[in-house]
Amino acid sequence: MPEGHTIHRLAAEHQRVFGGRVVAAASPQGRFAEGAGRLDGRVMAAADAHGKHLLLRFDDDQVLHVHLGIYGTCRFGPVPAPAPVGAVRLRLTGEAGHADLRGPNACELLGPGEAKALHDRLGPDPLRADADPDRAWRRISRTRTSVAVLLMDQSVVAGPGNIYRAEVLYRQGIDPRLPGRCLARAQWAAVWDDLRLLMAEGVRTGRIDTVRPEHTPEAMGRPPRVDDHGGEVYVYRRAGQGCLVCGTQVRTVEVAARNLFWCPGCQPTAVR
DNA sequence: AAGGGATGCTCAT
DNA sequence: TGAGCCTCCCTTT
Repeated sequence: MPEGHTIHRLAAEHQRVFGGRVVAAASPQGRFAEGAGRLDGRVMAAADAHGKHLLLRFDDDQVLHVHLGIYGTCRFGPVPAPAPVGAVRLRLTGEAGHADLRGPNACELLGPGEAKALHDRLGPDPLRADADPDRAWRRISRTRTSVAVLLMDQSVVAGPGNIYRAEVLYRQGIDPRLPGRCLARAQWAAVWDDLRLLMAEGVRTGRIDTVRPEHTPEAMGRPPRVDDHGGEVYVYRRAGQGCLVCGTQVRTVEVAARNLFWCPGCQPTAVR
């Protein structure tokens, strides 16, 4: 589930439900018992997201840092909250609702200095107003590492995951295997702007839709199609199928333990 | 009912 | 490079 847009939605929901309110904290599963004990009864001051990291600041300036990883989930429900089901690492309960966190990669308390260090090690997040895309460009423009790997490196850009990576490179016509230093500055600017656009829409809708109106099956005179991850995309998980635009077979290859998808027809290798 | 894959990342080797 | 995390959802049986 979680690419950056999901975490920004979660931050907004935490703010809406718990912002400025006293919360009860408990760790029914037990693995965060000590941290929950320290949070219990405090006021949640502010919820924030940077990339895929959720940061909840409490009134004693402790910051709860949550990273869902590939398994983690966070679900909200009403109060009074029912008895927790399964391995709930952390349950927060306030007067307006409760939230259950399961299977997170990280759930820990950070001091203010540690929270700053976390922000500092993350690259610019297209969903954050304070993001500086030039910081990413400095890394990208100097390395032989492929843009496919760079876009998944959270210290380069924070927030995009495997779907946004594949889709933004498709939309910009860039071969994912292109070395960062072979990317033109204007191409990076276009990728950044498109990530901002796509991810902001993802925050609004809660899904990842990347297909332009002129390429929808309806516009192309083809039968309607539903991707199995709840959004409309060009290449993600469409290996072996024909490209929606040019018909070329979508290719896939495993890169750094992740499946990469692209269309060789629409994303030709640039000759530079 | 059982099994596999996943939108992520860290750590050990 | 591979294991581990240890949930959810989809597919297969």
